[in-house]
Amino acid sequence: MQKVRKVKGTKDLFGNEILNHNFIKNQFQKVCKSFNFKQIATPILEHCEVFTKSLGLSSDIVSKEMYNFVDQGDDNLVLRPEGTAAIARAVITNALEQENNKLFYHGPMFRREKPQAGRLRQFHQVGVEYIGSKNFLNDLEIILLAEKFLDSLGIRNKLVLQINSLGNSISRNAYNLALNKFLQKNINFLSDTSKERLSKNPLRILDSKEPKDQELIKESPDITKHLDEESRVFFENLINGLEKLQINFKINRFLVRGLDYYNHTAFEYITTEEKSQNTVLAGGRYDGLIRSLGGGELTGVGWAAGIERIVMKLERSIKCDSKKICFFSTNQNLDIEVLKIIKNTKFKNSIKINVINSGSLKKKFAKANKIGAYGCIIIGESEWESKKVIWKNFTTGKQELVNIDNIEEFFNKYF
RNA sequence: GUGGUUGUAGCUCAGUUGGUUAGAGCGCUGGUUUGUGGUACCGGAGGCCGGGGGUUCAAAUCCCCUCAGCCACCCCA
Repeated sequence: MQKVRKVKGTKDLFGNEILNHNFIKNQFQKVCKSFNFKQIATPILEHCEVFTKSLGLSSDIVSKEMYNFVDQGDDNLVLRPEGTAAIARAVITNALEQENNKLFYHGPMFRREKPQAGRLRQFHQVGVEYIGSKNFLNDLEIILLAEKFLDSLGIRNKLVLQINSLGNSISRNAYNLALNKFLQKNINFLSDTSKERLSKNPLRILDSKEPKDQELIKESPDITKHLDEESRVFFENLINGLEKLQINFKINRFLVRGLDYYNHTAFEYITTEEKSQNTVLAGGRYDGLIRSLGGGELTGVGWAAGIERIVMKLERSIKCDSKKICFFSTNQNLDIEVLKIIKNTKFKNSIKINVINSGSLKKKFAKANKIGAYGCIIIGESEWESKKVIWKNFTTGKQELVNIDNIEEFFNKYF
């Protein structure tokens, strides 16, 4: 019979991999809570418009990567491709708009792309959103949070922070015009793909990797020189703040985010090595987002990080400090007594109990050894008569007898 | 969506210019006499050679198609 297959670009998580995922999520939660961010979990299913109205129809995510379908009730639904727009929707839905809201989330996202290293169709993100008043200190705070988070994973030194400003909508439009004019004039020097992009989203030509484009881009107008007064001051404040906090960063005027809702701050933590999917954590400011979804005049700034991409950077040494103890008997008749002991004993968290119930005695020992047991409790027929069990330490190879009434006490003392 | 590359045992891989019954290491499993693991020795199971078609007396090997994985582009976390 033909075996069932897994969906392309999805992954079953188990073993070390899921431990890594949990480790990352735990560190993330700890840091977020220490910054007084509150957790939010939104549904994986959303109405299609949540994303079409916010990300922009020309964005790749909306135009070709969303998993959407019409359900039995004729609702046009999608598996969420990203977190920010969904959080913004939740803020509107639940009338969380009045206060300064500091939120964090984690969960799966879905994009129908061709899978490759660091890219899956179902991938997992952790992210934060600081929604409320417009203040560069908020931008600073979430970057500081990112710093602490990446540091807690021991990967901060493998990443560089790149930052840019897209300005407010006025200066963004002004820059778009200037860039458009420049590119139109030099259209013959552009690559074919960029020629197409020119009409849709010229900003994105800036981070094109085509050598042909890059030559031209070097000569292109500088976005940071087209910022109006408000945008310029905002960016300068942020940059000064980073310097005062001694956070290492690099201004990259070609850094643009692919989604429409971004303005002002844009930043990315990228890996130093020359790999393809090198963005580990990315974010920015999105002042028009909530309004575009029918909410109030609320500004926001946030970031998201890909768990799978963090895992690739992790030094992988999650040590398991709990000890495995195997329980078995010398004789089948005593197997139920093994379970009785376990029922009547309260074990510490640092102990992992593992019952072995098949094979010859020799096989039981071998099995315990194979799973890396620290030691074994053995119910032996003759010892059992005097209400005692055998404790064998596998690292020393030594054995001793323990009275069954004292097992709990024994473990408490031993571990 | 475009391109490159790889599919042989549970895992990592050999497999000659096409030629008997497709191999190794690791893992799994049984044994080396009584109630004791790690090391050693001797056995065993396990393969539609990714799938389909073609060439040939003969295909894991050559050709075509297809599927899957990995990688890169586009784009992104």
